[in-house]
Amino acid sequence: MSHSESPEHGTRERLLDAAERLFAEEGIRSTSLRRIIREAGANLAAVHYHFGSKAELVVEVLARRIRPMNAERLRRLDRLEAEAAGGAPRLGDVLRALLGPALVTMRPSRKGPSRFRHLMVRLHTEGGDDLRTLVHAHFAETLQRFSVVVGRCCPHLSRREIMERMKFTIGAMAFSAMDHPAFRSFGEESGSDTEPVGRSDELDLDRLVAYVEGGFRAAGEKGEGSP
Amino acid sequence: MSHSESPEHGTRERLLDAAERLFAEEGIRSTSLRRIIREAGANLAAVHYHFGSKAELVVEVLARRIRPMNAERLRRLDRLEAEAAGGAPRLGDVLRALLGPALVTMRPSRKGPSRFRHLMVRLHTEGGDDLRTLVHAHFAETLQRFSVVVGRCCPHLSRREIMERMKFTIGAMAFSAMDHPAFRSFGEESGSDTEPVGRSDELDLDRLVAYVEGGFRAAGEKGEGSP
DNA sequence: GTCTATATGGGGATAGAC
DNA sequence: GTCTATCCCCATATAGAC
Repeated sequence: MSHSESPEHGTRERLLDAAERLFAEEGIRSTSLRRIIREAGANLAAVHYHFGSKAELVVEVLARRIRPMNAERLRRLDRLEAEAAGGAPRLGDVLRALLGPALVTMRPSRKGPSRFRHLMVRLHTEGGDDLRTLVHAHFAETLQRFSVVVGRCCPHLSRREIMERMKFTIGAMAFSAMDHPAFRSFGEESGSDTEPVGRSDELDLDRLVAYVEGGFRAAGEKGEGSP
Repeated sequence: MSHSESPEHGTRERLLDAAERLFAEEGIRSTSLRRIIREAGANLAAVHYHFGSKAELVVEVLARRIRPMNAERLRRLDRLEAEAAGGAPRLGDVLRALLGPALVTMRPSRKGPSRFRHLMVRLHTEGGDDLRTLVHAHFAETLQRFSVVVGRCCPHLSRREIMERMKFTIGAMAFSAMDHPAFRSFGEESGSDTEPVGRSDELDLDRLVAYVEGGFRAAGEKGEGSP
């Protein structure tokens, strides 16, 4: 094992890595190509050689993470539906299939601190029009397929309510990946609560799923809630 | 009544209005002062005369909305605590006090389409360092006071879990204000579901509170959930 | 208070050598 | 595939007239 897993990235890969990090930290439109190439140790012309323009670089940065993430989500959903054999899978399992791959994708890498987390949140806000439609194209199929299955798990909710609570759920997920200072300031203060700081992804996912599953189980507009 | 309620804003007000709209639509760092003054019908030098710099303009744009919003939140929380007289208020009421003023603040204005909605989401992501601390300063007190009361409503959750679910809740709230195309695409398709499109804020709030209350009531790490 | 004019620097993109 | 050099536009900020 002389090289761990392609330790010497090509210029193209280094550009994508640097762009991803800077887009997340500084915002997409605010990050200049010059800053990216400086970080990647590359030349300005290399960006246009490899990607054609800044806009296409953005598209590649996003697709590189989102494509495998959504593929994994749908793969897990397929498996759940196959196991349920006609019936409805368990709501918690469906939500884990939706949220698990996202948390893994947004997880800080082993060496660098974080990478894709803030960018996920930006995706839903930044970008005047073009980027919004790009994101839409990436997520529409996944979202609709999950909505159908979640709807079968939640017969107490109308289709409109399902879609709305899916939106709430994505919001909770997106913010779960953030470490906003306001949420840390007094949560962990003295040394009284000695919890292991580096908790595993599975536990993070468990707590997020518990919350959003509670949200879906709550009563809808018509009548009763948790079965 | 020759003038309805200051129909002819001063330059300062027009600059704030234009900046707020453009910051929300295009992002803060991506919006140039030139774009703002063009929208406001003002001059470039006017920005520096009234605010000193772009950074201070940003601060004013945010404070103008956030200050009264958080004041209203705390006023309602005070009232709930006074009515509870020592005991814990009802969880749903506390959450309505937290989320109601935010939905009202983010509501589209009567003439313009939307205004402050996307900006609220951006607040939690955009801004390298300085803006984050500014936002922290605005929200820290409100968040901590609500966390304490919510904690009394949810004895089944640890302080850490309360803070984490507050974060989920803010995320759900932030995304509730967004109309991401992916979430509309098939929710309202044909003319079958004839719901009144312009639903009132109270109903929006009801549905959001139902979801997040369900999230808080779900079981925590130790044991039981909904009482 | 509001304007014009300008100083100074950074932005994306491209041509063309190697 | 990667570099240097360059075109042209836009950014914030300020000076100083009115």
